[in-house]
Amino acid sequence: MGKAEGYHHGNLRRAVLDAALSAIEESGPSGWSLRELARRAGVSHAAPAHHFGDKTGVLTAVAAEGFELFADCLERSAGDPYGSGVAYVRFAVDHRPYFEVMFRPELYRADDPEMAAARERAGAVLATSARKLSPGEGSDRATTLAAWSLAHGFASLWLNGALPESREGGDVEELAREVLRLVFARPDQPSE
Amino acid sequence: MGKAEGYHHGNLRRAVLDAALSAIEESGPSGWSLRELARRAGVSHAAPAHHFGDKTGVLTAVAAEGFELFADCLERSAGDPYGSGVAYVRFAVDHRPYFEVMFRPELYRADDPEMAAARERAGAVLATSARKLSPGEGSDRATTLAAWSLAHGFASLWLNGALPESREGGDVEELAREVLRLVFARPDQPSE
DNA sequence: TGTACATCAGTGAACGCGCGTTCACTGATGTAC
DNA sequence: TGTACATCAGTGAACGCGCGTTCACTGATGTAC
Repeated sequence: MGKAEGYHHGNLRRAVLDAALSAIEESGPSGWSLRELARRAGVSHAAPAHHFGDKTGVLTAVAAEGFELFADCLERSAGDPYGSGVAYVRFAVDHRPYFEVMFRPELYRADDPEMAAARERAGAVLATSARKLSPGEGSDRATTLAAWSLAHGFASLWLNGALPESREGGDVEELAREVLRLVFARPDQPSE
Repeated sequence: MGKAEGYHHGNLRRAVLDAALSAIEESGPSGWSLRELARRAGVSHAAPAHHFGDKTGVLTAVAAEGFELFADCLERSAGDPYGSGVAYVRFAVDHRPYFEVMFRPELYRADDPEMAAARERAGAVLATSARKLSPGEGSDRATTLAAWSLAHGFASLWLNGALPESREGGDVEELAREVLRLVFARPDQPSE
């Protein structure tokens, strides 16, 4: 992004971020050390701190990248009526390490400019998508909040293994679509 | 529970659990060590391990206690139509450390018998409450899942500080009720 | 084109610290007689 | 009621380990001349 991509000894920034993503996938957003990232990335143990300062710095970069990817995913799903809700859940499942960081601002520096810009872009896309779900009823704010809560809750429960369906290897997209349709189908819309 | 409550030097089990709850409140479900619990509880550094084995043992006990409290809260809310949804959110906010552990089975021993019994009791109460929300439409399973996802997502977003309303000190119960009413109000029910 | 120098990304040895674990122990409680 | 003994919850010193941090360094890249 901001900095040049090719450094002294390969692309350290990218290598450390990828190491962080795989570490988060295995052990959650705080179940690893900077030294472990260095080991995974094949660099000296001091390199991650040299680049990112500390764990919070790494997580801030992960969140920023995550919000960009997330906005892309939501934009691509614009056609389908329940598409953005399904896309939200798909993003969480397909990009779990990002998702586990993004919506927990206490993990990273919420005032980082690059991260804030990406988050605002994603928020705007999310609000636009939600507004289409229930055009007549309730306030925009409440509708957005309801759609967001539903998608977020479903995704969280699925990822945490709290749903029997996820432990039994069910199809996340199909189930998400069924739940979204049940909640947001309105008499004036075709139910199928 | 199973063991006698008064031990050699006071009630160590309770003291360690309370220390764990306050540590989770401050630093999340894994941001502390057994030695820190010992310090908080005012006991020797080896005592928590002596009682609970390891951190997973402590978290298993926290989850078991949490599911019992949670089932109590849901049962107490039975009258009000959106009461169980509101109670879910209230529980999350008022008993945050429990909530942060309970729905993340990878944090604790999911096969612990005491924990499993408490979790099943809570699950049964939750399913009964959800069934009342939307008696005619959709499968029971999908309705339960929708209500659960909505309440869980709203509570998670609120606790994580992802909602502007929570950072600005809004009233969580009022907002939760508005969202629940928007989603689950049906033509044949009074909307107010 | 060639040389000399400044920059700075990344290195690696060394540090002090908190961690989980081990293990011989202490001392209050409960039971036998 | 009183004494002797077994139990075992909880102690505290000692251990080896991985951590973040510091700091003098190395060596590739970019610029000046």
